[in-house]
Amino acid sequence: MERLAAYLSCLRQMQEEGSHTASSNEIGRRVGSNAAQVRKDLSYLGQFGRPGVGYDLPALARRISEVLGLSPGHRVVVVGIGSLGRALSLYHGFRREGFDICGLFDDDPAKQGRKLAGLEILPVEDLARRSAELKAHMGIIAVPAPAAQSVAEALATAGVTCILNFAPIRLDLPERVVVRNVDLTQELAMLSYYLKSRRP
Amino acid sequence: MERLAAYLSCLRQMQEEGSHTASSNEIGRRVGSNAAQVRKDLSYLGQFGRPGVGYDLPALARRISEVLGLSPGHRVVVVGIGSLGRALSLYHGFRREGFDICGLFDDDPAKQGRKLAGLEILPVEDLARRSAELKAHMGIIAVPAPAAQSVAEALATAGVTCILNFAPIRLDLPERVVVRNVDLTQELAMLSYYLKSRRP
DNA sequence: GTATGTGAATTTCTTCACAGCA
DNA sequence: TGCTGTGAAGAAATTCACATAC
Repeated sequence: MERLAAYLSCLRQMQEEGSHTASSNEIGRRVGSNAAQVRKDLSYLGQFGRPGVGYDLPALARRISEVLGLSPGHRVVVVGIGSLGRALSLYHGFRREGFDICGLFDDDPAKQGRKLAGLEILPVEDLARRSAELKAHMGIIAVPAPAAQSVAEALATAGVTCILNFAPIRLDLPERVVVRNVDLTQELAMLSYYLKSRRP
Repeated sequence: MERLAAYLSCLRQMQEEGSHTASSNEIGRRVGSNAAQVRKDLSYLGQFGRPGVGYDLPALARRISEVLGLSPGHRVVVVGIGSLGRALSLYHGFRREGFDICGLFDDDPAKQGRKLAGLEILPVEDLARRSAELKAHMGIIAVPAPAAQSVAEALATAGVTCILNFAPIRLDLPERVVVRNVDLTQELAMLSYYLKSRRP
């Protein structure tokens, strides 16, 4: 499942390069996997490949988007407009995939009322109420670790069911809320493991 | 292996809360895993637990840091000082884990020469030369997708062996270079999958 | 009683290898 | 010939269950 998103961006790339079709071999090479893996993965989505030809890029991309639920209109709020929150709010990739960033929140009165990416920054005290009003389904947490849990709870209260959490802390939430953690320090830590193993 | 970094930040958190010891059960609960998994993982690192008592937090944390190669002094350059690169350069978590951000690069002449986090932003044309001079081992790529491959190659030339790549594109590099991709759109895409499966 | 460390059992994931189609 | 789709084989990861230690 983790690989589907990778396939999708790979297919998009190939389409931009002008291809209409791709073999499992080619896709595997590009995403750093192998042909058998790709075929097995894609076979679960239905039959999009033609023997001797390959996979139909547009059809397959559509199908993966569908499986991932990437229809436009997912409403997302961003909490914590520090430098990371700011970067995320301005990030174009989100909009391109149909994510609609519809609310920004921060606890700093100096930021509240200011505009970013066409949206006014709202006080975090109003998070639960306002994000419910905004009908947000997803939330991005970019606040410091100590504030993250209470922000997450406010989001959950507001009916947000998916959270992308950049705070390096585990959120404790009701089961119906799905959380994905992106811990940048952990990413570097894992790289440093490879660094070590490469210099014996 | 992916989980070691998670254990580490969990252990740190517990230490800050004043504990000196933790059971596999407690750790598992906190990182969203189970006790057997934790014990199995930790058993590979040596024997840090005492039956009836639990694991010794400081000793175990030290051991995981060691295994991950988290000694202070990893020299990191950041390429692309857009809003994301800026956020990464300012991020304190990196320094706290001993990563030393020692060089910033951008292709925008308006940014070059300006200072950020105490460092002057250097022209990306000088990337290969300057990061070799800086003895950087790691690089963070936060440039737009079309520029990422050439930046990666310059880094590889300069002797960088680990790259954290935020550009939504697969980098094609010699095998000796390890790349970790962080694709924010993919993260949201996977959340959207759960969003879909939660609303049947 | 509580909790680790670990072989064995189980489950999950990946790769192989080949029939069948273009 | 080139390529997919897939059952079977193989590898890897996870969980169980229990002997052992505090």
